Amino acid sequence: MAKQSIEKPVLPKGTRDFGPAQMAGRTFILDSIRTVFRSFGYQPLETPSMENLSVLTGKYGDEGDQLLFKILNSGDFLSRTTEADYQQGAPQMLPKIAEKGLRYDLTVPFARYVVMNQHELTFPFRRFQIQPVWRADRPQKGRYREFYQCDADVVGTDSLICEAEIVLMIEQVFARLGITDFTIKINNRKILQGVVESIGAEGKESDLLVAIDKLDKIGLEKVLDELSQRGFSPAAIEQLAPIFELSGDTESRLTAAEKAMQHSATPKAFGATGVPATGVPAIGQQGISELREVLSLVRDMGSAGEHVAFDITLARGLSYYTGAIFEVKVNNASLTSSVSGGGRYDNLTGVFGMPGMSGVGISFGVDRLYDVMEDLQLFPQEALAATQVLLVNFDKPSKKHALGLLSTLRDAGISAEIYPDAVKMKKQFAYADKKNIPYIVVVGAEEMQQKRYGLKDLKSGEQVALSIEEIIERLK
RNA sequence: GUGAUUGUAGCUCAGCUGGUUAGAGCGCUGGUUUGUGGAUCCAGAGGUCGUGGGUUCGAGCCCCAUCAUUCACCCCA
Repeated sequence: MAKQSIEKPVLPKGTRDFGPAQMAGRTFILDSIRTVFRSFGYQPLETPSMENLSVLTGKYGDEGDQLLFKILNSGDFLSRTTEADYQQGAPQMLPKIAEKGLRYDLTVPFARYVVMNQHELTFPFRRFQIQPVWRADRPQKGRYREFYQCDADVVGTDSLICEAEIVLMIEQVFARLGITDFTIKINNRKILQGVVESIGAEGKESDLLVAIDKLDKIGLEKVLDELSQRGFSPAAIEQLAPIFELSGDTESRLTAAEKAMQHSATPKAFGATGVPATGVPAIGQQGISELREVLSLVRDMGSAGEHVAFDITLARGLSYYTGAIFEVKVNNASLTSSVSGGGRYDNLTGVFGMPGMSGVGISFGVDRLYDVMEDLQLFPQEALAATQVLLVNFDKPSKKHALGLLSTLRDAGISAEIYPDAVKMKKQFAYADKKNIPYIVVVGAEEMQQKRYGLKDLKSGEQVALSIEEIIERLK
């Protein structure tokens, strides 16, 4: 027999299978998030996995465009290309051989949906969306090429109540998941804008944002180094330093930020815009009062807001944010990257020809939440058990009898299964053990006669003889 | 895209400066006499050492290539 080369199956880089064990945990997380979203009045939406590349490109910056998965056109995709196209390389070729791409996030498809359905939708429009997204990134810890996002956005209002609700939703999701030690970092792009203006660095916002975003990672000095490398003047850097060293609680940080911007206000920075040289930059002030208002609304909604922390160094990459920005980190987990993030954008639908539609949204990363939950062992036992009770049988008559009980249990809404073969008890018990099944009902000759069955709690090892009605009562 | 890291049994790994039939733990299968599992004990199955070349009398170990992995940077959920 000729030796056949059997190729062993491998998953594409950065993708995973979710077996029953993982699915149990993921379902628990997704259900928690969905429940919270629903209770805040968000309605579900799903969009296609693929979008036209024209919808996707240019929305995530150059970096983002690189990370888009493109879908090759069907058929002879090279037929419409020429030798000249090939010579000019990828940018010239790409539009001719690929028209579609996999979605990169859920926000842009949402914006597309809103624009396409603007006449049918009732605003403010709240939707949530739980679907996978794809990025051609290099995978590493907590980073995958296919992962799920759980987004909730509301568009068509600029009320700060929405921001406050986001804080509440985050708190409630985490409460359901059992995560207690987390921080909701909050900032406002307007404050950052104010900082930029106060040091007279207009036009270099993105450089500043990228650099300060690393503050907690590489430290103040290295950030300042990087800033000077990026062409910020020594004077500007000197003015920046104190802003990044704010300390104390959120309110005192806010006050300090306000003051710092005031201090550093220079005539140079404001001469052109007509803002008084000595005043706090108007935009920065606006950001600060917005943030204060959000915090006050959070309290009005009955939350102490103890997890919320103002962090002026929070920048977030996505350039479409214009107001509040959020990021959530779990403090006692080994995974330090953020598990959730979001913010307000004033003009997301503008690129699709629908300007002035303000919105705010939040996104949970299920995959990272899963990693955190597992790390902290937060999955409740009952969430992981698929079956509640296993019927153990010995022989034909007992199996036959057990089948009736099985249906009775299932009709009562209790997930139950019977070990299909009449093998040794040891094996049946081991099966229940491995499958995390919490209860066993023993159906033997004696039990059948008495109509009282042995209900065994596998965790405690206790066993009691009960009627089927009593068993149902116990397990409900 | 840049810089590293690792690739030996289903899993986690050992294998000394290259030397005869490649090891351990866990897991798995079976048994410990047939109605009670999860850390008893006994036995067993399972690997062409990522792949392809090369050096050598001899390669899991050295060299080259290649693929894959993990991690960090960039960026991000």
